[in-house]
Amino acid sequence: MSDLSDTPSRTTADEPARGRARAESTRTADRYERGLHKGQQTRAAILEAALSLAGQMGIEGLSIGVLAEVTGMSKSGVFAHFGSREELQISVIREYHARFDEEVFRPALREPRGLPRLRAMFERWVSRVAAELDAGGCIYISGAVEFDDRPGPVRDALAEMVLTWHAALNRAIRLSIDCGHLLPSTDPMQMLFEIHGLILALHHDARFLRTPGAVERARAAFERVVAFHASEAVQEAVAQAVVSSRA
Amino acid sequence: MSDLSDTPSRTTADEPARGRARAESTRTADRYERGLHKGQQTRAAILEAALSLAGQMGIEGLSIGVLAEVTGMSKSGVFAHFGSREELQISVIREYHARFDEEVFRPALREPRGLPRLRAMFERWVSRVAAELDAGGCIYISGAVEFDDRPGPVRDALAEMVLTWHAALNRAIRLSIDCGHLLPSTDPMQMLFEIHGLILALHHDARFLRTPGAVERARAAFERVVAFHASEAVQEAVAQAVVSSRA
DNA sequence: CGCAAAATAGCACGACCGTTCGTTTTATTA
DNA sequence: TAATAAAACGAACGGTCGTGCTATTTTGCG
Repeated sequence: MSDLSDTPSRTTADEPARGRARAESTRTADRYERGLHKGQQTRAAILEAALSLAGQMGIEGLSIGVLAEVTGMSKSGVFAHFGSREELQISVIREYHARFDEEVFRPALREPRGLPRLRAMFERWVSRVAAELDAGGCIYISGAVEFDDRPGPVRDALAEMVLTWHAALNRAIRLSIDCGHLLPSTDPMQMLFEIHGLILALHHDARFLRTPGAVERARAAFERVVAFHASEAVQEAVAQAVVSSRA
Repeated sequence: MSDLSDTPSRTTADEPARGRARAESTRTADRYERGLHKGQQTRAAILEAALSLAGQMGIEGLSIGVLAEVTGMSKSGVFAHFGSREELQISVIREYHARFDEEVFRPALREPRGLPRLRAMFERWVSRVAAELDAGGCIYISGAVEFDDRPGPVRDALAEMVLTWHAALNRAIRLSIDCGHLLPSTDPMQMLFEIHGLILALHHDARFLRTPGAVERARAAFERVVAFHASEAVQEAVAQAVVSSRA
C-alpha cells in the first residue's frame, strides 16, 4: 500500500551526475554505491532526456534520432537500450508514473487519513501540473488525448497508470467518508470526476491558453466540491476556506 | 452577434453529393445553386475527410498522403488546394469551428437568455462530445494538448477559436446574472473554468478510459455548479433537478 | 594485465513525409 | 465547337523515421 502500483518500478534511478567532473579513482565505488553498471546509467540518462522530450512533443513525438542527438549518442546506441520505439514509450510512461508516485502520492500518505490526505493529494497534484507548465506538460493528460483511440501496449500502459492513480484517489475519498469528513451520501466516482476535471481545466487554461490565475481557480473549485460533500461538522471550516480563497 | 466568430467563415459549405449519380443536364444548374465550382467542391470533400482524420489522429497527425489515399486523389492534387500542410491544418480548424458554431452555439441562441440558454449551450456541448466518441475526438481538446507549447499560426488559430467559444459562454453567464438567474456574486471566469473542466473530464473518461456513465456525471456536476451560483428564486427548481439526475 | 561480455558506433534499408515542377486532363466560357 | 483557364496527375527530391546488421570500443571481472 505504500506504492501506487502493484508492479515494481524497474528504473526509478536518477540520472547520474554526467556533466560534473568526477575523480577517476572513485568510479568503482560510485558504481557500487549506486548499484548501476554503465549500461543502466546511460539508460537512465536517455530516459531523463526522453521524459523531457515527451513532455514537450508528446509520447508519439518521441524520436530516437532526436534522443540520440540530445544525449550525444548514435541512434543505434539509444535504440539498443530499449529494443523498439514502443518499448521506449512504455518505459517513459513507467518512469513518469514512478516519479508521480514519489512526488505526489507518497508524501500525501504522511497526512492523516481522511480529508487532510485527500486535500494533500489534490494540492500536490496541482503543484506538479503548475510546475510542469514550463517544462513540458503532464504525460498522463497529453497521453490520454494522443492514445484515446489508438489501441495497443502503449495505451494499455498509460491507462493502467491513470487508473492506478484514480484508484488511489478513490480510496482517499472513501476513507474521508469513513472518517466522517465527508457525507455518507457522497458518490466517490462523481467526486473523483469533478476533481479530475479541475486538473484538466487547470492544465488547459494554464498551459494552452496561458490564462493567469488558473491555479487559484482550481483550488477554489476544489474547496467548493469538498464543501458540497462535507458533513456538517467540518462545513464551517471549509466555508471559511472558500471565502478566503475567493477573495 | 449571431455568429461565434467575427471573421466570416470561408468554407462552411458541405460536401456535395459525390457518390450519388447526377443527371448530366442539371450540372450547370447545380453549380449555380450551390455556388461551387469544381475546385471548391473537391476542396470541401478533402476538408470533410481531413476533419475525420484529424479527429482520429490529431491535427498534427494530418497527412497529405493519407488524405490523398482516402479521397482517391494524388498527393499533389490534394496539396494544391491548400498550398501547405499548415494551411490545411488551419483550414480544418476553421471548418471545425464553423460546425461547432452551427451545431452547438447557434441553436442555443434560440433559448431565452439567461440560465435556459446557458444550460442549452452546455447540454449541446456535452451531446457533441458524446457524439464524437466513436468518430474522433474534439479537435479543440486534442489540439489544445498538441499545441500547448508549439507556437505558430496553427496554435494561434486554435486558440482564437477556443477563446471565441469561451467568450460566448462568458456572455451567457453574465446574462444569467443580469437576468437574476445567478447570484451577482458569481464570478463568470470561475464558473466557466469549472464548466470547462467538466467537459474535459467527460472527454477523458468517456473517450480514453471508456468509463460508462461519464455523460450523466458531467450533467449532474453541471447542475451542482449552477445550484451553487443560483439565486434563491430558482434554487428550489435546480435542487430538484440535481436530485433527479443523481438518482 | 588480459579476456569475455556488454555497450556503442557506423552504415544501410525501406517507408513515409511535405513539397516542387512539368505535363496532361478536365471544366468553363466565348 | 474552339479557346482558355482550372484542376489533377505523376515522378522526383531531400528529409526523417525506426530498425537490422556488423564492427569497434569500452567496461567489468578473475
